[in-house]
Amino acid sequence: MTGPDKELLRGTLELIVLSIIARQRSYGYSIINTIKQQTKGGIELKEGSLYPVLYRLEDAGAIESVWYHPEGRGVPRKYYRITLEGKKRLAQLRKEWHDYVRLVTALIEGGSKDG
Amino acid sequence: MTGPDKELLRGTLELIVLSIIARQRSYGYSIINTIKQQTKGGIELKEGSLYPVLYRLEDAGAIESVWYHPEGRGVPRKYYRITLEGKKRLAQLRKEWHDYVRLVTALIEGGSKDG
DNA sequence: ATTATATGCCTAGGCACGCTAGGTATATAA
DNA sequence: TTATATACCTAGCGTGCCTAGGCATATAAT
Repeated sequence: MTGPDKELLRGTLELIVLSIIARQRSYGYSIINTIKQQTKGGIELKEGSLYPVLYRLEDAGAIESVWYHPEGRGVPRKYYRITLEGKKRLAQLRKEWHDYVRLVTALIEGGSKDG
Repeated sequence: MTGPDKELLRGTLELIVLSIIARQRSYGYSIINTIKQQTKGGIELKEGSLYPVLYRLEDAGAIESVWYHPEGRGVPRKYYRITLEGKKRLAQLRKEWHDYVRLVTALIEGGSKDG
């Protein structure tokens, strides 16, 4: 991705992807573009980052996939949708994210007493 | 650390440590306890995580160290203080953090359209 | 015809960084 | 002399995002 420190993405990518799929079932290529558009280019996810995340989420039972073969001709897409288990996981990840943001934001505030 | 997903700490640890030192010059063992206390146990940083961060920050010129040898007897401490360069870096990291929080928080909001 | 670009999925290997699990040394309390 | 607290250091591990490719289909440009 571009923009913020690459390390920041760690630990939040699963949350982001699960959120996108929770809103509407989608497929890899589209998820990347959705994230890019909704962050106005702030997060440009790479395929090499996304697909492993999708496989981890599917292995964990958080999402399910179905192949879509367009009528006549076209490139097949692998659609993912969130499961009940995934919704629980999403709620948990959202909570962890908000808790962590609160912790860090509080920690890094405050003026210097000396240099 | 304990509490949130370990991966969340990545990319924020440098920011956290620099913030602590910016408020008041400090040393490794104390920084760990400060973070633990100020987050009420939410973040329990390990020595194996902190010391490499301190060396990276010092190599980058963001902090400076001086050994403190207590009078008579006692365990010597290595005190760190932030440099001018470090203050600039801290401002930049704070901005990146707030920007990223805004991006992610906006991305993960919104109800589901389907399952 | 051939090249380029967009769509769409997949994967091996690299690298960064927090953690594990040790080590050393001083000081105090049991 | 054993345990705990203080205080610093480090080799190696695991994880996960990225690099840099590969494959295939479809359309537009040269």
